[in-house]
Amino acid sequence: MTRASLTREEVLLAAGSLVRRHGPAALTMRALAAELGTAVTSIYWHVGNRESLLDALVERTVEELGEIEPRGHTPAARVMSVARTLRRELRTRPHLIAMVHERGLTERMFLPAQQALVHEMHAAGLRGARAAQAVRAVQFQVVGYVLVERNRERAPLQRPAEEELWHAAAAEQDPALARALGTPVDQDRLFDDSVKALVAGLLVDPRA
Amino acid sequence: MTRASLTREEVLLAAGSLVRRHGPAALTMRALAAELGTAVTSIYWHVGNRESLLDALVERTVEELGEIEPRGHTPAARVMSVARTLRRELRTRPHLIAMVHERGLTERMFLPAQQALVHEMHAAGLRGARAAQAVRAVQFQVVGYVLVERNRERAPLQRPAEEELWHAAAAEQDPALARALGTPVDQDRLFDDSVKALVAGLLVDPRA
DNA sequence: ACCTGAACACCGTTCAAGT
DNA sequence: ACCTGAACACCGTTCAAGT
Repeated sequence: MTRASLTREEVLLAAGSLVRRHGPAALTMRALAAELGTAVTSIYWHVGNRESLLDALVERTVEELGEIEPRGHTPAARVMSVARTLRRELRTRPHLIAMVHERGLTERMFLPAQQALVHEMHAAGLRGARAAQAVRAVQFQVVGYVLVERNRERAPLQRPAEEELWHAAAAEQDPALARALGTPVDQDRLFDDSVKALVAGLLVDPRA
Repeated sequence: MTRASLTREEVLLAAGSLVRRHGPAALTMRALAAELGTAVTSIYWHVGNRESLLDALVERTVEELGEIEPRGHTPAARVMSVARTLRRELRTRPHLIAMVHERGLTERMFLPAQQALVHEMHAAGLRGARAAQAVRAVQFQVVGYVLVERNRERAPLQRPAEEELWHAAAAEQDPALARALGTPVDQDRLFDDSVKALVAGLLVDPRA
């Protein structure tokens, strides 16, 4: 199996596939060369070095995070839909999220979403610094949630923690609370509830 | 300079100091051995290998995150104080936070705080599954915020993003909003505002 | 029980030499 | 313009040999 000639695009595709399948640690220059059927050093001609190869993958991911189309009849509902879309998009690229996070580019990735949020907060009647703060609060909330959630999913057993919590709750004499804390988190519902609560808190009339 | 004999404690202290000063990447077995004035292989006898050395450091950090003492006159105020304490504690150990996060132990680290939150939510009148959900919402919010915040601080210049946002806001004909979004985030205030908004949203009477 | 140096199998990267 | 293999300076880890 011969190749016409190696291209930068081929390198990026193979590297992206490797990362998506096995994570960034599996992306060694030697493994990538083997996958491409070339000498290790050829890769350097096309992408410089490993660091800038990863940069290029991250850049591509940021671009792929397409336009956001808010849906719903109220600003609060549309903010929810933006938040849900973001979360869904992020969850399909776990390794690449982590890489974007490591590189400190989370914010840039969220730019389209931020613009949608600006629009919705304005529609909800928020103005000036207060609207800006609300946009940022939702942004931090969603990004943070996805980071924590991913952390949870990778986490090893955390039984002792859950057990102890259970006891703390039992001490409050609230068996329903204790039971709820002993149950695994329903992450979809917790996400919805949290964002809804935050948005409700943000949209409260400050003169009320 | 001779030593009586190398101890596990010495190894952990030197390793912790290295990580605190220069991050986990700087913790190579050879560098650590040089710091300790021993052969590289001696370290293996005391801590097994690099992975379990890092595990031990993380474990120690989790333990150091001491008891939480909620302050304030209302449940909402005490939840805020728990959130602020957590954030402060986490911010003084940036590299170690990242390591705890990588290992998926964030939740275990938050156990004492969770117990305090259970108490406060109960005091605020929340019961059963709803109280559990509120505890978790605050936990996710605080952890997520600190992760995002740390990401922001490590981030390179993100000027293009800020500029574009500024324009999006200008399109809404709200110069004050545009100005606010062009200004760097006041992270202390955003944290307070976000947690306050979330707690307000969570404590709203559902029958209202 | 504790420490050692040599050796192994991996890395990313450079570079002179090829076509 | 593009590709190559050899070589370099790093890794973490194993192990037989010392005391």
